[in-house]
Amino acid sequence: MEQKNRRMIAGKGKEINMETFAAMCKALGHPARVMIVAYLKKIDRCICGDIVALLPLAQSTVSQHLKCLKEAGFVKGEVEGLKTCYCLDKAILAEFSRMAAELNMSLPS
Amino acid sequence: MEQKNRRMIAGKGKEINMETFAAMCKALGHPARVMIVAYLKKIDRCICGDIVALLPLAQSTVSQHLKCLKEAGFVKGEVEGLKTCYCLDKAILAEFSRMAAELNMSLPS
DNA sequence: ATCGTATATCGTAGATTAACGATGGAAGGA
DNA sequence: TCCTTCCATCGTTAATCTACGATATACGAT
Repeated sequence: MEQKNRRMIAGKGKEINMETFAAMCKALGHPARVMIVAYLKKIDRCICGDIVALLPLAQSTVSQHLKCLKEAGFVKGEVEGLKTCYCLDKAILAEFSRMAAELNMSLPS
Repeated sequence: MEQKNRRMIAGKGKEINMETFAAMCKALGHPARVMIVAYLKKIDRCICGDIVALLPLAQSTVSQHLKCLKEAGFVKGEVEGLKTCYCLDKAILAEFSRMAAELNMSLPS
């Protein structure tokens, strides 16, 4: 995957960068991370401890998953004193959704 | 991730099973596999060798990626004599797109 | 029957991921 | 100041992934 992955898929509107899309997919490629995104979608924002309580995983593991989602751009975390408040980056999630739709669109018949 | 990952995200229409969605994302979580799906989208169907020619990867590696996509349901391969003809499963791709949209939808303001 | 072609599968090495407990730092409260 | 709490990070282990070459299988052609 050297040069070729720079390519785009021609689509109706914008195009999708496959590297970027694959990286986003990879970030969502674990049930715990999908759960976190879905949870944040539902409650808008929460502290890390809430997610630790939600999932049957150790705090350090949850923190690791959050880092992964942060690196992919899906979530943002801001420190508020002792706690860290997480929320979704709606633009990135929308972009992901758009890319997924793009990949699906205009399939022959 | 024992019991809790059975949960669904309530949405407008259907719901999304997080395990399933995560598995689909995982399958698309590599640039080569996104390339394969995009390529199949464009040309509808092709033999394995075409994909090997497309990507800078060994034939065995490509075969492995195809297997991964097959297991996730994205592609179907049917043996035609000596060659194997691959095509997308449009229903699965549509389902993936729908789930991605679901995850994005109804975010508070 | 033998040969060549197209794929799949095996075996393997190295990289990455997922999980945990332990540790550390920063903030808040006593 | 000294705890305590919240979270990130470190170190580690086991598992999974990615890539390859080698091999196996299956078919078509000669």
